[in-house]
Amino acid sequence: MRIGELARLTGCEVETIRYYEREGLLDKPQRTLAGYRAYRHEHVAQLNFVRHCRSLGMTLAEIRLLQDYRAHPERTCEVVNRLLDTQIERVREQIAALHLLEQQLRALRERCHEGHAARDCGILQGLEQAAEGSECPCHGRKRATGAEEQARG
Amino acid sequence: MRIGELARLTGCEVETIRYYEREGLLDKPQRTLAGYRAYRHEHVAQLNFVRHCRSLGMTLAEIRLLQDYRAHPERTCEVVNRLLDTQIERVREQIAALHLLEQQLRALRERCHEGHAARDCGILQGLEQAAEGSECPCHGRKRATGAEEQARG
DNA sequence: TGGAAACCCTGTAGCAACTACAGGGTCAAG
DNA sequence: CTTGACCCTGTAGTTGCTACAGGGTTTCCA
Repeated sequence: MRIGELARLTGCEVETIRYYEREGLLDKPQRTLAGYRAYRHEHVAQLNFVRHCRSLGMTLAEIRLLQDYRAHPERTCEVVNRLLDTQIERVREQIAALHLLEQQLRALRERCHEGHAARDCGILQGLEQAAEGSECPCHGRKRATGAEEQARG
Repeated sequence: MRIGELARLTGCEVETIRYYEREGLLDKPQRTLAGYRAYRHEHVAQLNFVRHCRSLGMTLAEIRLLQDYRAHPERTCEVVNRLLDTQIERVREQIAALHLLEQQLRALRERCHEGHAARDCGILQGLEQAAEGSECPCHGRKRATGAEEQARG
């Protein structure tokens, strides 16, 4: 099958498939005489593996590592377990940071309800006070929440 | 004050300050004879404002927009309110996606407890089954959860 | 048979929000 | 007078894609 069909089968964009190949996440397929990539069934499974891992929030480097373990089944899977633990911890931290963030945003939103002049807007005032006062620890020194790291990629 | 002190006062890296200036988020300061940036108290407040907004997950474009409203207090703050609403909605969606993700990761982690050979690792098996089976909707077609979008920038 | 649409190729540049140099100049202390 | 800490500009890297530009190929329909 050609790249377009692989894309349709996996729900992955053509450009992304070529990107994964460049990054060594997808084996290089054979080529037709015209230079087209010719994929086989294994490629579908391999690409699905990558997409599944990505949907679990893993980085491409981590996925490469997992593929390494698929290729060497005699090694212990210690590292795989660590990877999952790290991943779960990461997600937990993100959730906690986002909960905090939501509270802050809601508190800020509470300060303005109807459309009026920006000079009287409680939200803008709130943002300015937070910036000027030193009693706002949310963005100072070494980041406290880490909220800014994931709150938008 | 010079850029290093501003960095210390705001907990923001020197390179980031210069980056914000280039991006138009921080007013260009005067220069000393040697060409060094000379900041004043207003710059501290301005930079804190930016950092605070960033810690609330806003993009640089959104912060520029807010600064625009600070500069034009006669406008209505309708847009500011919309921005906050969007932001809150964004955070809520991210939290939901991450909860789902955590469940999936925990289920996967359950499949392997002690270090043994990778060939017998329930986690790797789980990942492969998910990739091969068509009954796994988490990464197929048009993305269902959107988890991959924020689960690591 | 011809021509248009749909597909494929490589290579490069863009996105966001920084971060990290390289290769210089300046300044204060000892 | 030299060492080290600081500052400058400019450019390239990061992550995981996405979007061209500027070509070639294949397929379908008339």
